[in-house]
Amino acid sequence: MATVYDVAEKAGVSIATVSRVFNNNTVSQSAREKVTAAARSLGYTPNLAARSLMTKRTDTIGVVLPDMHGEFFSELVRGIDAGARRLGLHMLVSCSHDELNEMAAVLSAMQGRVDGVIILSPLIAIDALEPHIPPPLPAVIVNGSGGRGLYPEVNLDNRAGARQMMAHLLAEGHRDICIVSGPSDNLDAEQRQLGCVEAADHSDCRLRTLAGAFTEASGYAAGVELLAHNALPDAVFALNDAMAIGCLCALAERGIAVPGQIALAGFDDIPLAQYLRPSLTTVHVPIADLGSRSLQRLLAILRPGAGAATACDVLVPELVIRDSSRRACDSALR
Amino acid sequence: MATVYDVAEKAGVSIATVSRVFNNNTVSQSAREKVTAAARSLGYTPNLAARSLMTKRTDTIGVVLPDMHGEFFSELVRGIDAGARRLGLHMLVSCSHDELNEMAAVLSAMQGRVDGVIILSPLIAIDALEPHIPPPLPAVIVNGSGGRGLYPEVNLDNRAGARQMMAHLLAEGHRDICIVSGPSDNLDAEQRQLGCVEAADHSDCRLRTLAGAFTEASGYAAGVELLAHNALPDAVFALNDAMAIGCLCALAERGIAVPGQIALAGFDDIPLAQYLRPSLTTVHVPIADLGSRSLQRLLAILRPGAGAATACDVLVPELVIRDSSRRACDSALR
DNA sequence: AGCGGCGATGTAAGCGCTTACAGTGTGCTG
DNA sequence: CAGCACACTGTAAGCGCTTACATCGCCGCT
Repeated sequence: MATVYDVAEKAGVSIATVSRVFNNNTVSQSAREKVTAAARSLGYTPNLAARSLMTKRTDTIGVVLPDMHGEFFSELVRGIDAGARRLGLHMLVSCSHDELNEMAAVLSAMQGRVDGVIILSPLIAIDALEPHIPPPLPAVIVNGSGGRGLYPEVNLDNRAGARQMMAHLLAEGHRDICIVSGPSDNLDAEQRQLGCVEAADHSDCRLRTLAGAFTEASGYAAGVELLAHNALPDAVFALNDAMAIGCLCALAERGIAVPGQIALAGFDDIPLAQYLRPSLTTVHVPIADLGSRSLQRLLAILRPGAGAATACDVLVPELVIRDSSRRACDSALR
Repeated sequence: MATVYDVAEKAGVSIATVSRVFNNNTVSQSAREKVTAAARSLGYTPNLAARSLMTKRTDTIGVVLPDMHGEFFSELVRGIDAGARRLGLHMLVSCSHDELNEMAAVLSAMQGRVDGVIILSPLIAIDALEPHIPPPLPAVIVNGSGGRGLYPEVNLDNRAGARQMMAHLLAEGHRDICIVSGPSDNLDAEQRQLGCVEAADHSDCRLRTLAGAFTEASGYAAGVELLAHNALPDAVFALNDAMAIGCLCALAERGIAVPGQIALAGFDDIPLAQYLRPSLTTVHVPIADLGSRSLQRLLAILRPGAGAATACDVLVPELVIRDSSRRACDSALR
């Protein structure tokens, strides 16, 4: 590989001038041309390790995910990548860390490779994670409210979303509602459930809960269990779309009409929610926004003053009413 | 940040010894203990830029994707990440490059940041991309057969998969089959379509084609168009699952029974294919395997002799027959 | 006792780059 | 015409690390 020395020699200038050309510093037009020509002909690319060594920057941000299953994470990564590339930043991704120790190991391995990290933790134990973030590493936590406030957070108001959905189901006249919960150690799941309970407490509605794990399979299992009892609820609110799909499958297999006999709702609004039959009523989570917003927050730390930090970093999800929750008479009209 | 000098001083040894401790070289037990103790108390972490500068390695591999939509890409990334972490490698991801120039820019920016790249190109013009890969950068191309053989490839036998599906549909007695194609510049789509045509040519079946774009929306549109004509085909083979889902949605809306009146099949076997009603007959693509296999190939270049290079790098997909393609009488039994 | 061999350690030379600082030449001003 | 500001360029000092090479005991051998 060619170095600054090779380019300098070929261009008949000093290495400092070569460096300045590649860092947009003050260089005469003629020198700039000579250098760029020499660089091109030698196929020169600055060595980034050497540059990092001097500048203490890597122009790379880390993204630590608990998992990569489903559309949620890829959408988030997409949101971050889009913003990062616009800013000339690279993205170091690591996924599949359901365990605290693994996450800590990844974070420490990222130290020195990235200028900062975006951590998506679905763990309730976010305050247990914070001490494992290497202190010099700027970090933003996504969806981890409940931390000790050591790091900026970008959160989704899961509770509000769940309350909205409950309000909708109640407005449709449902009084016996069954929710399919998420994994017990998942913060999103906990908040969503909390929202449901709050909404139910303010009404005359009966609320049951079936255990789920945010997977299609667990939703299916919940659907099967539901049918094992003789009294069907009026509505099922699965706390994510994947489970709603699994549940819908179980109901359809047994010939239960949705929304005719039972209403169904999900949470997340994954892209294909609208392509299910019946189309799925759900809560829209602006996932890519979550990603780009967290990038903004991180940048506010990395380049202070570069851009105004966003004032608000709680995103409120939005109810999306589709067919799966419409009252029987409504859907009969279609 | 603490450096080798700080640690060396605190431990009462030379910097070489400190370095050796962190590189598992021959060091006496006592020195090792002193160094690790000093390092811990100073919170020392080796500076990776400096290390890279010496070793010429980054222990990072690049992953260049054309997009990040849907479950396909995330699954691929998952496969790569799992393997990479086991090997102590990091993963630099870049996505959303539908354009050749953008892809070239990303590749050149990755030079020096990664030891090698895995490129997923759905572009037919893979041979146009090859010249844009910086020569010193080891690369493996996934799903890009048709290159000039400059780089190792890991491919999926899309044609064989499509032929299998066609054989299945023909065996079910369908003689009027409509395929929903993929984007015109997509290699997977082209190969799948080719497989269909081949299979049709060897039979007495009539093959029609509707244009699609690998999205749910385009599948929906194709379904609508299908219904606009008065003669429905016996079966619809959407060249990916997303379109099959969109199509199923359109058919269900118009009250067309699947598989009663029309059989439906997809391609990819995305996780929720089995949770649709009716469950979707499709072609299983071992996506994560595609990822881990390509990582193996890349490693065979990076660490020659470390592991036997895989002999075969064409993965053959597998037919998965579910309800959406069963003959009416079969499905009535369920 | 003397010596080769060996394992552990230290010394020092860079890896390729950025940048402080000094130097050079130009065009002005007084 | 001296002097000074200014724009540009070169010199050289590191950034923090790895590693070739030299060094130094120490063991067991003749």
